Amino acid sequence: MKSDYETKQKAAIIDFIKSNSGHITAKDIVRELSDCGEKVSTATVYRRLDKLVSSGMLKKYITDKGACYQYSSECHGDHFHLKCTSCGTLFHVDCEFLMSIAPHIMEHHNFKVDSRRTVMYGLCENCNMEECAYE
Amino acid sequence: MKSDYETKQKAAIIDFIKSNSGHITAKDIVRELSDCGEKVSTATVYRRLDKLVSSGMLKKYITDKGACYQYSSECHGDHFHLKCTSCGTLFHVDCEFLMSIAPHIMEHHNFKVDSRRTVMYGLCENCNMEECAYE
DNA sequence: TTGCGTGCAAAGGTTTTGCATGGCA
DNA sequence: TGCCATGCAAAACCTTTGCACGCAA
Repeated sequence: MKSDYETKQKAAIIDFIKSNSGHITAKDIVRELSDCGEKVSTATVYRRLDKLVSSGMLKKYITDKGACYQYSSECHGDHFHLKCTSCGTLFHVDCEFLMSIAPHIMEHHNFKVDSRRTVMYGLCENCNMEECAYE
Repeated sequence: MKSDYETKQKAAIIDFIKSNSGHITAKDIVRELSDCGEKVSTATVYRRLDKLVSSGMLKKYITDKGACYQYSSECHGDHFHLKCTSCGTLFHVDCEFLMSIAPHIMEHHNFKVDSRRTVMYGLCENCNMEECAYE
């Protein structure tokens, strides 16, 4: 077992992730920490995220543009992601009804849904309204 | 409505995808068509794939390294798609319960799901059993 | 002192974009 | 002829990697 030194970069990254409930990208972390005066290099962020995912502290989600991470304690089971194909915003939906999807599919269709990879695409409220306005 | 010209590049791309049932990347298409003497530029491939996904003829799915595409002649009408991340099989699911997902999301989360672009990822029955066998 | 962690920069890969040209209708 | 499609190259992005140095234990 390799040792795991306590460095201020590591602490800063973990603190930031814990204090943010949503999905966080590597870029977010670098930018936000930079704004706070805690400069951490991109490489370090990626390397740290990798370790945190391996250790189980973080969950990694894949979207069409890059990876998102989330602190594990906030994941009360499965939740779904909605991504707007117009503005690119990723929504994190925690909803009882939607939580029942995976069990249903497992039971009725013999398929084990992996919520970390599943993203539903469509139009968010704002973009949908804008599109309707043009039609 | 914009017109959609019939070009040989378009035909070549569609033909190639139709003849391949599995995982196809943009790179695959460029390389294979190039080998067949049908040179098509990378930009053209990406632009065409985008249109085919929008029209519903193709399913786009995400892997850790880039996007893959799959032809789906059965993509007309509303039904959900399940993609096995292990064997690559695409399942078409026609199910009343799952059909109620989009309306639910629209009503409760103000998001208009585009079923043509949405694919759920996970493990199919066979691959799931195999994984369990190793654990 | 040991050896993991970090920063920097460069590399690697995928996807997008601008612009001039080609080709369908 | 009008307009979309294409090709080329550059750009934009995200992520990884090599290497020297910093720093925790």
